[in-house]
Amino acid sequence: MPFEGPSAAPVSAARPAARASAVHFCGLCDQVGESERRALRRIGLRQLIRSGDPLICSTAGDAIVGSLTWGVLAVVRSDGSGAQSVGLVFPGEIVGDPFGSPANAAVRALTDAQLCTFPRSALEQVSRDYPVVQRALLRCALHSLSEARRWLLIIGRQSARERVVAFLLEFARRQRAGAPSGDTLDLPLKRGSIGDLLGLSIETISRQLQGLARAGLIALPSRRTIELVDRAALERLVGGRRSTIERVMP
Amino acid sequence: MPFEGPSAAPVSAARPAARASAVHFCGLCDQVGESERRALRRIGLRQLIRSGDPLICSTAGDAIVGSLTWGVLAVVRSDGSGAQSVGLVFPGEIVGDPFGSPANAAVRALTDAQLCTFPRSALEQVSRDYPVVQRALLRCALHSLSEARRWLLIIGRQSARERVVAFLLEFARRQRAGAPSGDTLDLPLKRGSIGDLLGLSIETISRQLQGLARAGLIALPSRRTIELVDRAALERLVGGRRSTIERVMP
DNA sequence: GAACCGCTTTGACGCGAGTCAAAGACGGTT
DNA sequence: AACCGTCTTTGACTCGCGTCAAAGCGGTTC
Repeated sequence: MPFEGPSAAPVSAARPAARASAVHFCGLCDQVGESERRALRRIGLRQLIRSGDPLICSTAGDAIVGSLTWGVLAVVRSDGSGAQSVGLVFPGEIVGDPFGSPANAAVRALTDAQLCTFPRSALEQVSRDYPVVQRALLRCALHSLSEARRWLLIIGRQSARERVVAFLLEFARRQRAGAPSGDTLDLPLKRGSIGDLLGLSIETISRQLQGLARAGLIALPSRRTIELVDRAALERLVGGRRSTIERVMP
Repeated sequence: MPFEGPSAAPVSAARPAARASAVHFCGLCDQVGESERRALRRIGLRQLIRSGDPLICSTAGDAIVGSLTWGVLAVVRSDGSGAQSVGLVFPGEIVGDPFGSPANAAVRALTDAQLCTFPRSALEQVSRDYPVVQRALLRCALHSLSEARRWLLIIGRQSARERVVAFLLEFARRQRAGAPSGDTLDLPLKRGSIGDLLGLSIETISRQLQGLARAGLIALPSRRTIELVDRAALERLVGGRRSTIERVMP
């Protein structure tokens, strides 16, 4: 379902904040030079998708790669018994498979979102002409890999409480990315989606959040906003288990 | 602790099998042309490490990237309270960070292993001269990302039984990679390491394996060998939840 | 305003997996 | 052989989280 147009009012308003978070070291257009950017712009297509919509990851048999400009996406991997999110995508990051191999890309928008999409084959050509682009792609992939492994650690061994706290801190870290101290999170996820991401049930998420609120560590002013009241205490909760910031491949 | 030499007898014996599995689409030397291979060979260094040893991921301040020739490695991510494996590395795959950024690479050899290591800076130069090399690196990263997400799905929602079965099938799939039907696994992992990988306790791993054996789905002829007796039944156990083979980025 | 709908919260209950502890198995050494 | 240390197996118990069920919000529609 196509969006009304690039200049739709409500989304335009959110743009400045997203631009700020494009500082992220992992944007495609942000880590290449001017000439590469021009080449990318020639083949790129700005695309807007509505919250909840799936991202169409191939057009006319050609897979696409998208660089998220603003908004938040979820990468979901579905199996017979439902779907589970395996990661989030924040502005400056990338979705899609540059190789277009068996790519059942399942990406869902959690908020209204905008991304620059590139046809796989055209991008491949550009990255052949401009090695810097391929380099940027590699950086992105490694970044995503690192994030995926972060989640593995969190989901693998932690208790429900620790997972929820880790999620909150992680979300704050990734969402802010430029803004100084975002202690007020505007969660685009509903409880069920958080559960998907953390491998927990809806009820457990709710209970944990309420518990944290009762303990005075967070505040829940509305359904979709969470304030990190006592960040130090939150970090201490997962702190014993702080993982070494590591970026390995594979 | 350095290895005796490249021609040590016990490890040489294992080489042919590993060569076979180098069919893997993700080896560095196996998906580039002859001239690139020569360039890589000039800067590469063959390295042998003993089972249990950590891989030194930087030499003289320069991080390294390694392409595994044979053996099995584990990528471990350690935090305050111990360490957890976040992935395995099979022949044809790659370890280390080509960008050498805050790379606390923690890699441990599960078996005696051999890899070609490349100094980060030299590899970077080569990949600048030969785009194909960078392309291969990108492929590797995406492959690893896909594997990491596989684990996320398995660890996120599955029961202990399902995780163990998934691990066995996964291991068979990745280890064999060329060999026709490896229904007899020679596990280089002890129970504890499997637990690390799956986010389960030693005892649970043991109980599940015994349970599967009692059900006649597998056989445990020795401590480190597992026979997949009824593969169909095993696949049915995780089959309801077969994930779509997907390769997304990020 | 009242009536609906989806989401969230809260409670009660049962099961699965972690933990502690002890007893086997296996491999290596002398 | 008999010893030892390491790894594995088995048992008993506890507790966290999933599940089922019902009630409480918001938000939207008429």
